[in-house]
Order: sequence, then C-alpha cells, then structure tokens
Amino acid sequence: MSSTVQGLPPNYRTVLDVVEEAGPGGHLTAQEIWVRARALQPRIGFATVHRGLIRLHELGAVMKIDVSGEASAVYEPAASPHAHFRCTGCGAISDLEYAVPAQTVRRLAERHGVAIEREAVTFTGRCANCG
Amino acid sequence: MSSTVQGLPPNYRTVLDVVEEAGPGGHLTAQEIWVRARALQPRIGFATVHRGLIRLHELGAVMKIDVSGEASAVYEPAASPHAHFRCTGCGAISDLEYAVPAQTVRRLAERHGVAIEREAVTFTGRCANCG
DNA sequence: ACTGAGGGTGAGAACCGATTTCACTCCGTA
DNA sequence: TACGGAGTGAAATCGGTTCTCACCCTCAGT
Repeated sequence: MSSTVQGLPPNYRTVLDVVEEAGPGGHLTAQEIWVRARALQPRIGFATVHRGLIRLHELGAVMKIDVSGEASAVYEPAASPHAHFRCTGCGAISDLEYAVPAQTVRRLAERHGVAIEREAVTFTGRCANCG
Repeated sequence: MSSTVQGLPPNYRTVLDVVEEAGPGGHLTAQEIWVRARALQPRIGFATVHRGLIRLHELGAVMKIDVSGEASAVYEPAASPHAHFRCTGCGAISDLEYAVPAQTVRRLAERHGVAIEREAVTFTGRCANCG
C-alpha cells in the first residue's frame, strides 16, 4: 500500500505505515502516531516521527489537517479532498463528503489574482451523540 | 460602532474597539491586538486582552480564525461569512468572497446527523506578488 | 459612609504542541 | 580504511495560549 513512495528512510516508512494503517478517517495526532510507531520500532524518537510527517507531507503522501479550534494538527493518508467536522462537545473529528467545486476555486483564484494550491474546509457543531 | 454590545468591562471594550478599528480584513493576532490596545490603555495586560477576545468571541462580536498552517489565531470583527487565503510565500492573509452554500451545509448536516454551527474555509497558495 | 462579595485586572508562571539543536550512528563511495 | 552525507534520538527551546494569584474597583445592602 505504501509502495507508491520509494527510497524512504526506514523510520519514515514506519511513520507512513502507521498513518496508512489508520486510514482516511484516522485523524491521528503526531503524538498518537509516535505511540503507534513505537510499537513497530520501539527506539524511534518523537522528533523523527515529526520530521517524517513533514517529509511525507512534502511528498504528498500524507495530509496535514489543522482543525479549527483544535490544539494540535492531525494527519491522514492522502486521499480525495474532503471536509472535516469537529464536535464541540466530545471533540471527535469526522469526515464529511464535501469539497469546494473546482470551477469555483478557479474563479476565486482568477478574481483575486492568486494561485490556489490547497483548500481546507472545517465545520464545527454538535454530533449526534452530543446533541 | 461597537455600540451593539452593552455592559462590557472597560478593557474588553478597548479590545473590541481595536478589533473593529482594524476592520474585517484586519486579521490581527492576539499579540498585535495587545500592542494596539496599549496605545489606548497603556497598562492593559496581555492576559486581559486574551480574556477579552474569548469573551467577545462567545458574545459573537469577534470571529476567531485558525488559519491552516499559521502558528497563531487571528481575529476580526464579526461579519458575513467568507473564506481566507494564506500565501505560503509571504504569509499574508486575505479575504475571499466565498461561503459554502447554506443548502449544501444543511444537506451535509442532515446526511451525517450532526448540527453544524460554524464553517471555516481556508485556501493556501501563492499571492500575486509571490508568484 | 461602611462592608462584604464578586467580577475585573496585571504580571508572570505554567502548559503544550511544534520545532530545533547537537552529537552520534549508519551506510555508501573512493 | 577514510570520508561525507543523510538519518536519528534525546533533550532543549520556542511561541502561543491559558492559568494562577494577589490586588483593586464597583456596587448592593445595610
């Protein structure tokens, strides 16, 4: 599954494995990834995990998501763009199937004279359990 | 202009004045707000500014915006919802006229069984100057 | 006026995630 | 073997945010 990325240092590969293991809805923080990575590679340091995430993000293999109102960023495997929902009650983060239409993005970029490379859509509110 | 909020402690009022002074495109960080507030009220402390922003956010008078990839949150007067654009080159933040259509939000909320209270849309890329 | 309670306030410490530093290891090549 | 560059772990550091705590100010009830 992670075979799409070549020539990765072993620890970075471990990080990638952990993120992909969690899947698109995983929403792992760097801390959580570190904990899981240590199960595979007990001597791995937090700094290495962090560097790995940065590298993998640059390579486009993982997405870094800054959820509005959340202290720490979460990571998940690169996948089709989608929005996120954060419950203000329990703090849970879930995926929503939404992306700003490509045509709209293009028109916005043109109108404001900018080049848009990425979008982040976050909704907040109450989930079913927290009513 | 800040007359819509009543019964505010004096320092919080100062904070509100600063934010509204900067206007919708101000995008001030808490630090910047503190600096400007001291021009009006030299003895005001940072903690007070921060508490004021929290209070004003609860009251709905100011918006707190967590820009993706930005270290600190920025604040601006409550206004019609709009998206933000952050240039990865110079770090500038600007407003874009976009909001997720209300009908779409409603449909998403219904489909996933959640109550959506707020949305945050952030684009990142390169501004005209940073090409 | 006096008094007690409660909110507001300033300074600085504490906190926490993210990032950097630094010395060390590993592995390839010459 | 000697060298150099990348990778690595532990710990220090950073920066924004939040908390603590002692003080002050206002105001209601006397």
